[in-house]
Amino acid sequence: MSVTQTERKLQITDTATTLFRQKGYAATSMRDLASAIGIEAASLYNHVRSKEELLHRICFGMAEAFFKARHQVESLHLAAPVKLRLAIEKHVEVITSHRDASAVFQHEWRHLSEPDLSVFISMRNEYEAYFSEIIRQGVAEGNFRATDEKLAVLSLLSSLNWLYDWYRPDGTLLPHEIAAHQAELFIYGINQTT
Amino acid sequence: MSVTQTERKLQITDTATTLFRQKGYAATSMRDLASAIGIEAASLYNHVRSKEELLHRICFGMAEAFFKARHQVESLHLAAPVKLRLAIEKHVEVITSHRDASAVFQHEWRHLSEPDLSVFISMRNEYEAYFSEIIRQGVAEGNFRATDEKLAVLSLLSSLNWLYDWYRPDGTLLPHEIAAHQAELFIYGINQTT
DNA sequence: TTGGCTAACTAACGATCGTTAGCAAAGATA
DNA sequence: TATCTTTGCTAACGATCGTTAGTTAGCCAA
Repeated sequence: MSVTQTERKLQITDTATTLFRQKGYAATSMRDLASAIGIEAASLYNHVRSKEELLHRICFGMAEAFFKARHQVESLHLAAPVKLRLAIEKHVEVITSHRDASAVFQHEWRHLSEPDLSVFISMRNEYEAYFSEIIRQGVAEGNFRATDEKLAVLSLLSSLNWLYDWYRPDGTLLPHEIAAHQAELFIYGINQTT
Repeated sequence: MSVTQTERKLQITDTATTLFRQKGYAATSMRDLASAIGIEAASLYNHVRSKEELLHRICFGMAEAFFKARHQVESLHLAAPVKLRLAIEKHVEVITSHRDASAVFQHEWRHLSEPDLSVFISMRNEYEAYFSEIIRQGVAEGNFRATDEKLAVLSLLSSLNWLYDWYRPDGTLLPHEIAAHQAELFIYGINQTT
């Protein structure tokens, strides 16, 4: 989200995010979107180039947020366990503060068309590699055991990414508590260690 | 999948599964489906009542497979750690042997209409409760530590359910090896225990 | 006061959607 | 051989899709 947007355009993007999450991108029509806002479908085109532009904005906006989080973590030089905890916390923060957008980010990106689609996928891979690197560092330090690294990373990210589905802002757990629980679970597992 | 189906109907369901996974339910047209098979769209209706029937068949077929797995596990009376490993193994087996259907099951169920939708959701909750119960049992036995049980279950299931996305039948890991790794990771975590 | 800009509207375009009607050919059954 | 069932076809229905054209009302700067 680099350029300033008018209030109306923000409202359109926000409403689109909600609808895309609820019904899916393909099943949400521009008329649905317009009537949720209270204008006619054609009026949307005074603010937005196309339906896909909305999807693009949502998906790449989230990608940007994740990369910003990553940069904050990588600019510090920490031991792997601490770095992992921080990475998890930042990731959870992004997701819990943009729940609908996270759902769209996870599920609807494949409706992007080329070349955006390829760009999106490679950004996703790069972000995944960032978690892989933390695990690898931890193994090298002797803090983590050497398991299948790819499997571990995908398990972790799956757990975190599913948050959009069950996190409730009015629930008992705060985002940073969830992050701490997740980190604890991923690092120490569920077994009784006494 | 209770009643016998003709070969053609099976082919339609299988092809629909692939397409729904690739493009999503809403974005897959009956004409897409027909031309992937090599017939006309109208001809599909000699075998299938509606597009939604296909989605219903896929979603509830998977639900049935998961419940069958659950029944196999629950009919044995095992200590929680062993039971959990078995439950994970069965779950992974279902997913890895029906990858496309798993993806559809995970993402497209919301396009079901009532009352099927409500039935589906409550089956899903019930299956989730089955994993919760295993964790609870393990805590009662003193084998698992008392964490947030819901969070633990959702983390585990998220990790397992994401499998459809990255599991490759021609990869290095066999399904039961993946299951073993997942169980190990969930129970003991990634920390170096020496 | 005038002229241009913004943001809404109505109307409609061509495409595509899920689905139905009606028909023809082939195979099974009597 | 005669009849019924199955499974495909062509044609088309009404609905809805994303989007464009053309217009209008209000607002702000000159």
